[in-house]
Order: sequence, then structure tokens, then C-alpha cells
Amino acid sequence: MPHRPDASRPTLRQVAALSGVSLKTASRALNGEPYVSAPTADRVRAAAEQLGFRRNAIARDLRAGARSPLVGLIISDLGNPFFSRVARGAERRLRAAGLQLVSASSEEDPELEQALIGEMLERRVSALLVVTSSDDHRFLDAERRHGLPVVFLDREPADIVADCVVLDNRGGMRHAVEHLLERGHRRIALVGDLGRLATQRERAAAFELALTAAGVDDWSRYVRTDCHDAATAERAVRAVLDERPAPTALIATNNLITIGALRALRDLPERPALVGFDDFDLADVVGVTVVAHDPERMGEVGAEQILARLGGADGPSHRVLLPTELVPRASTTLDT
Amino acid sequence: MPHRPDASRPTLRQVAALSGVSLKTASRALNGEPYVSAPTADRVRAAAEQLGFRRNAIARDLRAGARSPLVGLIISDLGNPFFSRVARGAERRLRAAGLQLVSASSEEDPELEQALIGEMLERRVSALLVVTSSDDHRFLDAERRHGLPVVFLDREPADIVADCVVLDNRGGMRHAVEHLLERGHRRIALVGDLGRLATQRERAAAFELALTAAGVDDWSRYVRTDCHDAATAERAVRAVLDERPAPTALIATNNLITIGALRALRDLPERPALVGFDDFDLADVVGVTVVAHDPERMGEVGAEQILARLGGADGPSHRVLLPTELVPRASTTLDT
DNA sequence: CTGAAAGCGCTAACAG
DNA sequence: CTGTTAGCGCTTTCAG
Repeated sequence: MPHRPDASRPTLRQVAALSGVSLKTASRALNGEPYVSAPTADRVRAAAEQLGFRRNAIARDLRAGARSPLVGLIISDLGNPFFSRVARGAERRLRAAGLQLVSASSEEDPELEQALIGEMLERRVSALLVVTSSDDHRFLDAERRHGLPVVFLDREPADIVADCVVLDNRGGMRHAVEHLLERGHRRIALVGDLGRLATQRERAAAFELALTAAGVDDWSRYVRTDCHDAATAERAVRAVLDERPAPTALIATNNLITIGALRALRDLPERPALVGFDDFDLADVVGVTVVAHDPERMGEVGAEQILARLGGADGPSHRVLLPTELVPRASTTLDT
Repeated sequence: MPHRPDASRPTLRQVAALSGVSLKTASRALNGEPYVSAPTADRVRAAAEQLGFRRNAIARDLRAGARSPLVGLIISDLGNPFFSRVARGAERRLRAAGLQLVSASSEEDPELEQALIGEMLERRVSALLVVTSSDDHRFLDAERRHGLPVVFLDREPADIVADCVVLDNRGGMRHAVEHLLERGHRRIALVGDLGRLATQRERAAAFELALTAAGVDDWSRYVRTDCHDAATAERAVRAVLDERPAPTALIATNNLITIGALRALRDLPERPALVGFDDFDLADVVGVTVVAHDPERMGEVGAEQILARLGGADGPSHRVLLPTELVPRASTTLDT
């Protein structure tokens, strides 16, 4: 089918002309405003139908310097199930309020993140949800002061105070460590994501704290970080298992790392215990103990904060802490 | 942080005023157009910076009846890893061409799908990528004729001829069946998705064909369809395994169904062989034979077709068939 | 190199 | 109930 570059679409003016009314009357009829007689409205609607008219939202949004009914979501990677679920939750909640989600992946690159946010600001999105990879949020703060609701998801900014929805990373990690300590493990390895991510730092700090509190002080030799995909994690796990004495248990700080760990452990005759942060689709089937939480809920709560701000809520910044739950499964309850 | 409803943003006019030039000169400077002296340009840029100016893309796009640089993607569920990967692939390819992806979930509801498409058309997206849940595409066809590039992903429309990118569903299913037949299976169960989906119908048809060709003719008693989530699939699998004589093998027609099947099979003393359509994250670890393919590639190829059409390509509709590959793993190669 | 005028398609005011 | 006028913020003519 040939693509005709600009087969011009009918405008409201043409609909008005065809139905023999003024522009404004046509506008009123199609927007279901009051003060249009039923027959007139019908005539206009018929004309619109006949011409295949579609209101031009660009023009509509421009009117009165209005913002568009779009809400931007910046995530590190749409392909990661954790983030795609966050997106789904946000989309659902926003749609119910008549807003539409526009998401973009920053690929964990602060510069790309800034560029994407810039594009969204130009598009005059009504609000922004951001899983930040950056540590400099001054320019966003300026936008916020300009009246743009911004909610940080999953990763709390260190340099500004803002609305955010984060997981109970410390509590989750503490439970994971205690769970292993209770089962007699003392040599516990930690395989983690990029050290510059807030979530990662919190989880690592809680790991250290819990072990130190239990009197374990050579924990640091079993720590590996900066694994940002399953393949890197798989190698890191193999490496840390080569330490002597070998760790008897392993904590993976997110879903991707857990997958890498499972690959590394697959063919081992004697597997260390494993706890993964983030629940995932087959965790129950594979029998992996996890620190579970609800990614969709994160998106929903973020969307709700946005809606509250758009509705005029004026209070101080609000920080929502989402709970985590340790789900014990075979990877820590069976002896290998 | 208080949300000031319309703390008006600076406009180009204000930038021009501050830098003492005309509107048009400011516009030229900020858009890097030629014919602006370097010092003038610098002055304008400084003023823009100082005011925190951001070009208003709504106004820009309106000018010249232009379309927005947005491309719409309609998928059934952003939360499904298959579709989120398709989205990622499309996003990446489009972004490289300066376009931005806007995705929305139709939740497999034809009416919602149509509403979402309508919104995108109003927003004047440059093109549309759609995983359709509907069987009526006349209105989309009208838009196509109006000059809007539309590419169907994963599911080919039955009622119109259009650009599309689909999997080799028949080939994939045939290989799955043959793989099982070669291993001596004759009683093969099929657990499938909603019967109204094109992919599902193709896969089911190929299943029937391959079995009939092999002389198996009581295949239909082992077929269960309309499972659209893991929980339903799990129940369907349990039910079909209760048939007597029981099936010795099972084919799950997509990733969600495979997950449900794995849950159903988990505690069985004697597991039937299993082949799943769609590869998934832990298929290797769990050892599930799958009909694999590349969802990101689907998104990329779709995006490329869009770009070609936007670039003026004028040929007839193009149908791209993406290959599938049978990846044998323990679920069909080990005897239980 | 720079500026003034016109207008994209629509809706908010204000008349009739 | 309906029509006219103005203008959102920007870019495109077309003159300086």
C-alpha cells in the first residue's frame, strides 16, 4: 500500500462547512459540550464520520499553553521484566485517569536519560516518572519548581528531596541475610549490580550491617559487584565460588543476577544456598528463595502520586516505602 | 514540593526579547539553522539557558500540519516479556532514526485496541505498529490509505492486506511435533491460547497437519485451548493429563502457557515430554525444549518497515516471516 | 544575515 | 442555542 506522505486529513473547518455550521458549533458538537441542538449535533457527527475526521490533538493541546495528557516514564530497560511490570502498573493507573504513558529506556546511561527527559519536557508531558541512573538531578529539580510533578521510582535521588516510591531494600536484605544465618551459613557471598545505583548501595550496606551484627567480619572477600547482566553475573558467581574457604551461600541482588547465578550453579555437584532479590516467573518452579515485592504496585503508587500532584496536592515531598517479603523455597531449605 | 498548576514556562518570544533579537532569529539560533551570526547565536543561547527555555514541541508540530515524531505501538500486554522485548527492539531502532515510541496495552480487548489507536491517531503519530486482538481492520485500512504507515506485528490481519512481521508459526509447530514424533511420542497434547488469535490458529493448524500426516488421528482429544494466563494453563494441563490413555508429551503454544505447564508438571512422578513455543529466561536452566525466536528482532524489523514507508517506499505490502528454531533440551531428550 | 507578517487547527471568550 | 474574534508558540514565507 503506497504511503502518501501528507494526504491531508480533514480539519474541523471542513466538517463545519459540510454540515453548514460554524467552526465553534462543530467543535461543541464533537466534544459533547452542552448548548448544541440534537439535530445539529447529529448532522455534525455525520459529516465528521463521512470525512473520516479525527480531532487534531496537537492543535488542541497547544490551545491555552496546555500540557499534553502524556506522562513520561524513564526506565533503564523496557526489556527487563521488573521495569516492564512497573510500566504496566503505571500505565493502568494513569489510563484510568485519562492519561497516557510514554516510556523510554535510558539504558542506564545518565546522558541518554537527560536527553530523554529533555524530549519529554519539550513534548510538554504533564508529569514524569523516573527510574534514574544519574546522580545529578538539579535540572529536574528546576522543572519541578516550574510546576512539573516528578516522581522517582525504585531509586531515590541522593541530591534532592522529591516524591519517590522505593522498596524496603534494607529490610529485604536484612531478612535475606538473617534467613541464611539462621540456617547456619557464615560465609555468604553477595553478587551485585552497578555500585553507583542507589538500590545496589542500600542492599550492599544492609548486607554488611547484618553480617557485622552477627559477628561475621570477613564478609568483604565474598562480595562481587558491577554485574549488570546475567552473563557477567554468571562469571562473577563462578569466581566467588572459587574463593577458599568457599562460601556456603549466595545472595543475588536482583532478578538478572539471580538468573546468571542459576546458570553458574546448574552443573555444580554441591550447590551453595541461594537467595535472590526480586521475584521472577519461574522462581517457584526452580525453587529459589527470594526477597519478593510487587513491581506493578510500584508503578501504580507512582502514578497515584502523580495524580495527586496534578490534582493540586501541595504537601511536602512524599516517600513511599514498598514492603518486601522473604519467600523461602528449596534453594535455602533443602540441604544439597 | 508544591505543584504550581501552570507556572508558565518561558516562550521563544521571551528569549528573543531578552537577547534583543526577533522571534525568528531566536528560532534560527536555537535550531542551529544557518544564516545567524555566531555572536548573535551565542547571545540567544545564553538567554535561553538563563530562562530555562525549552522549545514547545506541541507548537512546533502543529506548524505545517506536521505529524508528531511519535510512533504508536499497540500490544496486548506490556507486562508479558515477549511483548516488552518487541517494544524494546522497536524503541531502539526508532530512536536511532529520531522517532519516539509510545506504547499502550490493549489487554486483548478489540474495543480498547480501537480506542487506543484512535487516541494515537488524534495525537498524529507518524506511524503505527500493532499487535492486533481484533478481526476488523477496515478503519485502520482507511487510515493507511490516508497515508499512515501501519505495520502489523506477530498477528497478521485476516481481512486486509498490509505490511506485517510474523513468526514462522507453522514451521515452528511442525518442528516441535516432528521432534516429538521422532522420539516415539504418539499421544501429544496441545495447550493453547485464545482461539481467536491468528498465531494460535496457525499453530493449532500446523499441529493438526503434522499429526495427521504422521497417521495420528485421535489428536483432538488432547487439545485444550483458550488459556490466556499461566493459571488457566496450569489447570488445563492437569486436566489433559487425566485423559486415558494419558498423553506422553505436551506442547505449550506460548511462554505463559509453558510456565503454567511447568507448574502443573512440577510434582508429577512421571512427567510427559514438554515443548514450549517461545524461548524464555530460564528455559536453559529448567531444561525446557522450546521453539525459539527473537522478539526484539520482530520489533526492529517492524520499525524498519515503518522507516522505509516514512522514507517514501511505495511498493506493495510486505510480509516478513521471522524464523524459529527448535532448541532441544532435557524436557524432550531425557527419559523420565 | 535579520525581521515582520501570516497561519498551522483548535478552543475560550464573548457577543448575537 | 449559535457565530465571530482572538490567539496558544512556533516556523515558514517573503521582504529588508
